Amino acid sequence: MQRTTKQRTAILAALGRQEDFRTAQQIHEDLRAAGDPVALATVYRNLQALASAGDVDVLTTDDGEAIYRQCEQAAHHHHLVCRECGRTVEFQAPQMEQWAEQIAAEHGFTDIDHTMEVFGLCPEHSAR
Amino acid sequence: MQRTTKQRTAILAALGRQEDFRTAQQIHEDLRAAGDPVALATVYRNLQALASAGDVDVLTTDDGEAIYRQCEQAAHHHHLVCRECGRTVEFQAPQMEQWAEQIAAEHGFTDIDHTMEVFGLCPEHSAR
DNA sequence: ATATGTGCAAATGCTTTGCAACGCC
DNA sequence: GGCGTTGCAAAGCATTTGCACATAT
Repeated sequence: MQRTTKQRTAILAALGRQEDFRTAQQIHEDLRAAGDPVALATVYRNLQALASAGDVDVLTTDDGEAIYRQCEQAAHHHHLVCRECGRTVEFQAPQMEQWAEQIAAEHGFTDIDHTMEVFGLCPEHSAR
Repeated sequence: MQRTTKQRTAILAALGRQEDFRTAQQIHEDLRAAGDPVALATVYRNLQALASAGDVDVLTTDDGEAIYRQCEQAAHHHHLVCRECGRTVEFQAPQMEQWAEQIAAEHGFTDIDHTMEVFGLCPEHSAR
């Protein structure tokens, strides 16, 4: 029950040729530029589906915008994102996971989940 | 140039009598309930001011809503939030900060900033 | 055939802004 | 009195939804 439509294919292709995190609207624009226009609503619907299927990573920027990117790693991981160009490096942080777990336990919290993202300026966009 | 108006005072009072993170709209509602109605726009404007002055913490939920809370600690810190009732514990993670810094440096990123929040169920809302 | 997916436009929901009235300093 | 502040209503934006039409299986 997940059909292979040309729009879905186009969206996956667009994600594939992009290394960085992009907003739904940017992806919509990318598609238009690539000559495969897809309705914005469709982009949103598919991105949502892909995200809940775990096929793409979703992050929420500080101003509440969702940004999407094709996963590189299947395992749980974090991101180091350039706040200027969106360039991204994925990394893992086993020690940290463990540590979060511990702090939570200390306070009697269970069923833990956490987020950790690092934003900065990549070499090419470093100030001065 | 930051005047002491009754609305600003009321907002601070509302924040003071709340332990958990609240959305701007909830705060607006709290004020109305407390008999000190303040225009929603004013709530937003003040919350913004307080946040950039570092007097309140702002978090962005996954669905892109901003939630506010009076700071307990002046220093940089993180939150352990109950996803059921909003109950919050603040904690620091010096080792982690340091570690994030290091990872960023390894990839040539500068001007680092990071987010880390832990969500879970507090003792009172632990499943079964 | 038929359940799904798509496009379009209207509807949401949070947040921001323009502007005239208002009230600290 | 002057300038930051407020209220209100309108504007903005990203995202969602209703619905008729198209389409993969």
